[in-house]
Amino acid sequence: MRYSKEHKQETHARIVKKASVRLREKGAHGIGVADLMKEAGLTHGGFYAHFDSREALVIEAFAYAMDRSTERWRKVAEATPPEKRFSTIVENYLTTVHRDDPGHGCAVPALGAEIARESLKTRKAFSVKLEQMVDMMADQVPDVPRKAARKQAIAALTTMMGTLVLSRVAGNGEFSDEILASGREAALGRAAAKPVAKKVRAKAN
Amino acid sequence: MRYSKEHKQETHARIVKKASVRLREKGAHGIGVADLMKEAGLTHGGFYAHFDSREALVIEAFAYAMDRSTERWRKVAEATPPEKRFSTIVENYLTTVHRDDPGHGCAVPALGAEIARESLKTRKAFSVKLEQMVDMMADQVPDVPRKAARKQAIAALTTMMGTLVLSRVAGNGEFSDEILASGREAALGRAAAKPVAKKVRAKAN
DNA sequence: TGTACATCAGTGAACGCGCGTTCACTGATGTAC
DNA sequence: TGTACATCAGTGAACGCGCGTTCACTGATGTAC
Repeated sequence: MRYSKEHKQETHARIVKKASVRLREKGAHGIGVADLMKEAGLTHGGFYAHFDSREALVIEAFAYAMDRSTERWRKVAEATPPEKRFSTIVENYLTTVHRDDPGHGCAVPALGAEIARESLKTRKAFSVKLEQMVDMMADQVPDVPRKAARKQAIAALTTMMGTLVLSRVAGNGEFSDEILASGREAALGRAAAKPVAKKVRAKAN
Repeated sequence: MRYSKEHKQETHARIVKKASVRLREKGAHGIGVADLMKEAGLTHGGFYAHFDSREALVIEAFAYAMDRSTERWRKVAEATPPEKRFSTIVENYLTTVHRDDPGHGCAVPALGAEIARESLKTRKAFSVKLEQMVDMMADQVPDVPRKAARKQAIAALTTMMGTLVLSRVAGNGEFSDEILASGREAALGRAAAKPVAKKVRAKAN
């Protein structure tokens, strides 16, 4: 072989990583194979030594982004007292920094709507990663049956991603900030919408 | 002139109307000029007699879809007792019918994320229509200062559109239904998250 | 009222371009002897 | 240990295709006389 044993895997991983940033920035169809390879310091011809098709890269890049997000938030949660975990994630998610940097942010608001129109295979892959993210969020809802925790996790995620989408559309002016603030309040309030949670909600405000 | 005075406007309106359906179904870049013209029973060559560019049609088609949605919900609200208006809209929005027919549904979940990546001109046009929709929703929140009503309207819209996006990604199985139910509950609960609203919430459940 | 002309919405061929994908080739390195 | 060969990640030209846009033309109708 031309390179050491691990070389190909490393290159493959680098392509996926760089692509995951650019695809979140530009959309699932917003950047071509040639440019994605250039991001990784390669030429387009080598692409098919790593991926069966462009779609295969989109799936891998999306999964990579989702894994990183889920993992990162799980770590944030671990470093936070249990009753504050949910709200800490929400507050970290709904920031102007996240709004203004889709490339390094959550893949759901960036790519979700487009993925909904892709092949069953792509949607299935998205669905699996989305469910893992829901599970991770549900783990941060304390003292509630699993089913109710999942409901809260899903509700928060829909509000969080929807808020990011709308605030991005609105740019970065007053309306955009109003959206961000409204979404934050709603997602935090929801975390408190259970019997014992009056205290949590008070803290969040 | 070849045709009666109104003929061109009628054709123009027909192109916009048909395009608004197909663009919501296929995405802002998911269908070409030729196919969009074919939808209206025309050939692609005539396109530039009606629009400066493809982007101009996307803007018009999007605005049309938003106007129709906002108008429709305003009518639904008018036909409903004041305290039930907000929840009625939410319940009409978060249905499997809406999830499974993006072409005739709300343009925000269908096109929002893509629009966020378009030119300033396109985003501005979206932003104006989005704000009109927020205003219409805020009008359905009774007995609350305007600013708070807007917050509730925005929060509900982010949850509603986010829920639709995620449920569409998840297909139409169990997970998708769970998302729909969770989002509905959250958006309805939020309408009740004000001093007097315990009764409304109880009705919603 | 009838005829010649002007208008312009719509047609269809053509354009330049960028895309995803293919393929013959390269050349640095691991392996066999 | 040194040499000949095989491997295969990566290169860059080329492909077929569909796209947005342009343009010369058509022909039904309104208008001028």
